[in-house]
Amino acid sequence: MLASFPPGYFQQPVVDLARALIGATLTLEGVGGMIVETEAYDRDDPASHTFRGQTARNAAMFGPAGHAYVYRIYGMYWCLNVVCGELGRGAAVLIRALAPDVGIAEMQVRRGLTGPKGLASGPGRLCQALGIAREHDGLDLTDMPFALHPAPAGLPILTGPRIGITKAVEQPWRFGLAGSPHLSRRF
DNA sequence: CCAGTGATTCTCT
DNA sequence: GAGAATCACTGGC
Repeated sequence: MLASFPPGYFQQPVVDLARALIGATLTLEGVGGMIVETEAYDRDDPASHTFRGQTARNAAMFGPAGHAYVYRIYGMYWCLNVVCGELGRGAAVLIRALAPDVGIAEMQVRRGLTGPKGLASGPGRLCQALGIAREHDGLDLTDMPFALHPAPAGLPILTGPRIGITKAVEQPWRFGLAGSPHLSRRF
């Protein structure tokens, strides 16, 4: 039996959770791998979708911690977040990349690739590889069809500024697994 | 580097 | 409500 998160684990500060999720294992219907890159988005954070309050799109970010916030971006891609903090906080961790482990063949089909590279190295790619879309918005990531298990202790973690944002660009709220070949970009 | 892509949100009437 | 701006990205030059 794999280890599980203790009760209330996801109700910690979002930057702490973003760091802690590096090395955690995420799967959807048995397809996935180890998370190697995350970013934190908090309520009082100009780069966060929740900065201007609750809307139809970001409602899941105000829901229970440990659940998914899935949104569409640029009209073509989905991005996955882990909701964090006490109920109504409006904070979440963007899952930016994972190291493909189980269901690699399935990921290759979904991504239209034949090689092992770039399968889930980026938030849009990751969702395409795992088959994550709108119907997963708000679902509990620690329960079927998802599974999420804690990282081993002592992993080397990289820290840096977040990617692709135009506000609060200086905040070092991006985290990565040092040495991983599956990061979306170098730190 | 830069265009594609369309939902969501903003900013006025 | 309507029109405009924005956008937590990706793939191809």
